[in-house]
Amino acid sequence: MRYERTFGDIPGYPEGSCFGTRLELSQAGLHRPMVAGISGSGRIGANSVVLAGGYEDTEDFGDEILYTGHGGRDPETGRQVAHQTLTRGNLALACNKLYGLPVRVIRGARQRSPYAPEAGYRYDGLYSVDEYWREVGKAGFYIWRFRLVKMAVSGPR
DNA sequence: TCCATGCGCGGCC
DNA sequence: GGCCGCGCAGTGG
Repeated sequence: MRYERTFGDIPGYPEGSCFGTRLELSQAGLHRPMVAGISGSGRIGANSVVLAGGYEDTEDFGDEILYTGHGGRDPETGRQVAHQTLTRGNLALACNKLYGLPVRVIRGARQRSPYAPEAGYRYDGLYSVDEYWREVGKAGFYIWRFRLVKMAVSGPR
């Protein structure tokens, strides 16, 4: 697995590719972490993100996504019980905006949106991180919010 | 070292 | 049958 090869499309898995579980996504190289929704680091940026309904503040408009950063959740209930900080995956997504890096978007069936697959997970192509900011989420705690915008498909390189 | 948008099972309505 | 809470498994950033 070459690190520098982890941004952008993955050969053999075009947009629209479907998967049953996070394990399959990981093995395909589209999104390696088995649990985390954001893959990447604050140093190099985020390779991929998963929309799977884990955060109530995430909004899905198809070609535009308001993605919620991670952190501040109660491990038991999944509810926001604390403020999020601009660290780890959140910092990685901020890095994508800074350097103009694309991020792979995968939608899971648990995401409540008309754009989510009926079952399993689906790779929905590359998005750019247009902007990000901090705001108060539904639970009353600060969350980091990222505006992801679908990138035009430029065809084979 | 810790954290992370799983997964399956059993109980309840 | 669907929803929800709980507990456990296990990999990668």
